[in-house]
Amino acid sequence: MQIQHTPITVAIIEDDSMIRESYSYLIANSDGFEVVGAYKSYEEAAKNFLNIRPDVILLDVELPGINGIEALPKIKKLLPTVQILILTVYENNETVFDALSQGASGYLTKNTSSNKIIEAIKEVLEGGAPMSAGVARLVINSFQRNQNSPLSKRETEVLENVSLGKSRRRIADELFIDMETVKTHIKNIYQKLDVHSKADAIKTAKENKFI
Amino acid sequence: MQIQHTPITVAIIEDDSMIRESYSYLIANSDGFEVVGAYKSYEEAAKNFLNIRPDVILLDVELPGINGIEALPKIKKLLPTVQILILTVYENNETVFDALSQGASGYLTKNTSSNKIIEAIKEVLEGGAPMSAGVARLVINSFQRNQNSPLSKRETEVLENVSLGKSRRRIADELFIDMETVKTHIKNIYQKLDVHSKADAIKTAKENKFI
DNA sequence: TAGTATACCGCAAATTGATGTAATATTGTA
DNA sequence: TACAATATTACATCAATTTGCGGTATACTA
Repeated sequence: MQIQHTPITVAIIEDDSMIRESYSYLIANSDGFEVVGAYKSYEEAAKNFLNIRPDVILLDVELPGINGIEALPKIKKLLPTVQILILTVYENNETVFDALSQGASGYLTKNTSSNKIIEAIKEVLEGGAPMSAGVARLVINSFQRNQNSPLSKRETEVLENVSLGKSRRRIADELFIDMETVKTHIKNIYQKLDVHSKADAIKTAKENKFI
Repeated sequence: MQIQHTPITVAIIEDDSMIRESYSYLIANSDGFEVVGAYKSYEEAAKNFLNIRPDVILLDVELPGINGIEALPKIKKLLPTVQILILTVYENNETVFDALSQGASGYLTKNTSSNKIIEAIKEVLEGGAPMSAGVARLVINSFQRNQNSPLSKRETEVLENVSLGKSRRRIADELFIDMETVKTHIKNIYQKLDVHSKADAIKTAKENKFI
């Protein structure tokens, strides 16, 4: 790490004035940090972003006007290199994954302690991805496979290829087996999952994390 | 949080004796922790697991015999409730995602400081998912969508449905549009991505994180 | 011995990909 | 605010391919 010559500049978008001011105070009084803007909506922030160019933005999800998730891509377009940390009470699957897919680099819940917020800002600038414990678990769970899949290894492999849109002929070629064998595998997969089409097989398998 | 009446039991699987003993020492000397086993391979550990039943296992990836990733599902089968933390030098995409999909609850790199390891063990038992900064960024990056997709919102939606194996008719029904419109969207998607089949469209779109 | 992986046959129905045209809606920018 | 570029919607035709269902059967493996 190099010594920080210029302060880390932070902007805050949060509609609750109490919370907004409390974050401002916290960050402004931390060594090496500077608050360059605190806004109660995206619309208000957007007017000033191009002048202030913060390093990091703390972004709430619930906002008047367009919400934090929808604001994410717009902010990224204005300031492509800015690191955005979501700071919210929402900890449900959908909000978390929407935020991450729209370009958030971290996700903290509002019970996060002051010093952890400061740590998170540093971490995100060092290439990390700070997350609250519950969010991290959500994210990791999304990768976990069901260990009790009824599908055999080969069947799983075939179904994964089906879910990539490949035809039976193509799957056969890529796995170096006969197309008839692929047909048999698919037949058996359908039976095991109790479905009668590609789409339903993929749906069931994804819902149960078989693929 | 409740007061911890019984110590947290930890097992270690790590082939390097220096590292293994250093972790043992660290954990054994932390308040509220007990090391109930330290092994240099999965095979050795498996013989004792059913007797010792640890709460948490620290697992290395590079091991003699079967490696840590392959050991994961076997451990989970023996001890379904154990929390497994990967502790390794590997920080590449494949190893991380394999570990997570096979059931690891956390992933730390070996430069993790002593007190962070202790923190991580506590965190994983509280339902968190401790990750090193670089790993967290890898994981989060895997969710990020490309903000410069050539596909329109509707086209993206259609292609996502195609990648779920749905037929054009079904997509049309679910999006409340005519099947002919779906055909047009697909035609335009193929043109934009310069492909000529479902499979190639999905491949290109996934590689570029358009879907 | 049950399950897995492989392969073959036949058939009707459905899907796909290519190539056109074109009206209306929305959006970004000048 | 008006204009141009996209986006979204819809229709028509066609041959080739794919899909799902019904069987059967052999060799390997845990």
